[in-house]
Amino acid sequence: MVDRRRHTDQGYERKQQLLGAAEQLFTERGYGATRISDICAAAGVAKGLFYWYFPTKETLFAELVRAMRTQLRRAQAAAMDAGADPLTRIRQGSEASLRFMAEHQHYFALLDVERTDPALAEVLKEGSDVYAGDVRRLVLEAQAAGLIADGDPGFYAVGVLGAVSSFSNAHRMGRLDMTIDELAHLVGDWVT
Amino acid sequence: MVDRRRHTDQGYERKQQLLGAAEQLFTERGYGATRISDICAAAGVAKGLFYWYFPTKETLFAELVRAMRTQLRRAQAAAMDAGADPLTRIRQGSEASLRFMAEHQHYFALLDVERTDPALAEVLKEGSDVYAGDVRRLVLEAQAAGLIADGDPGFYAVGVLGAVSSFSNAHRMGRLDMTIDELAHLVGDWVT
DNA sequence: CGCGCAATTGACCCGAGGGTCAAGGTCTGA
DNA sequence: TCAGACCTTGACCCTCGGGTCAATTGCGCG
Repeated sequence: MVDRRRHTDQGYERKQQLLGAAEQLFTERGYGATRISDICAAAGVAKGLFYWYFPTKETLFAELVRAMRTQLRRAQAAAMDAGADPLTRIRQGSEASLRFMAEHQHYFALLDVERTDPALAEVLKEGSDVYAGDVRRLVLEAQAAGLIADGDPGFYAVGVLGAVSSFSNAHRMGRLDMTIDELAHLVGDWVT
Repeated sequence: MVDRRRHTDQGYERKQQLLGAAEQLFTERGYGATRISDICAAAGVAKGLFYWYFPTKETLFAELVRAMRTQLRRAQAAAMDAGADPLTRIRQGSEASLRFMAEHQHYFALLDVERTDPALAEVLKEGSDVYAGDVRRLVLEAQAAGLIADGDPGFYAVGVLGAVSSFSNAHRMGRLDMTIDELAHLVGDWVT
């Protein structure tokens, strides 16, 4: 059992290696079909070492998800300019999300498949809650500024996120015949 | 181990019960997460009985898939009028498929999720091969009648099937804001 | 050098769950 | 009624794979 362990630089490297191998295998075989021993073999280490870095397989998955989430939020934050009004920022964030999801197709396809796994549902839900909170705050701000009609801000948030994710999904499936730039702009319009 | 067993009416009933319970559980939890003991519990029988009717869990799944396939093909056949030209029949078949898939949303959502499971890939592939063969034959006929330009009929077939399945998918996900009838007609146009 | 901690190994443990089996019950037809 | 096939049970088996652990090796530093 781990429980807050300190790692040297070498240890940090190793951990990244394992995360990388896992991400690769997860995206090409799915979570359930990927064995911990496979991950270790791919990283060229013994199975026992896995548990030096991660308490369980689920934890590794959660860490993968959270890392990705942080990246996405960073990308969103970078895309929103602080001076703009909330509605504009929503648009900018949505466009950035779209682009990010397009760049990490394989990963998001994985999430799409594993959504139904009860063991993973919680981390995944936790994720959408985070985004919903972000958007909710912006909606609230926009309502205060009179840019959006009153009404449950959580509801608006769900609407925006739903639109973004389903557009991204459609694009990933090759169902939408346009570039990400065109799509991003279109989605920007749609949500505002 | 089974191996061609004869069933009485009662036995046939039991088998249907198991198939029904399995379909239900598969669609709500996924294939991997459904235990054979769950299926038996849902059908109210002992676990051992499962193996009187099915040699393996995979076999049950395959049987479910094949049964559904038969139904779909029946629906297609019923929709195509024998006298019409091949192009019309392709359209009629496509429309019927769309409707059928809409009626069995849960089931097709399941297939969508389990597509990646290596153990199930074969049955699923076998399925698409069957449909591809059907369409291919019609394309060939249409080419003979000069209704479609020359070119690999297999290629056309894949195109038609891809369109049908992706439209169905989009509809299932609530991504398309129209009734099945409108959609069916539209898809009919699209493929012809 | 040698202490101490991070890193690493591979053998081992153990529960879950797919699959087996011997035994017994029930129905049908000769 | 008896044979034989069908049906049903629950205890059992065995593999797979997640997770543990004692032992060993490297490494940085006083």
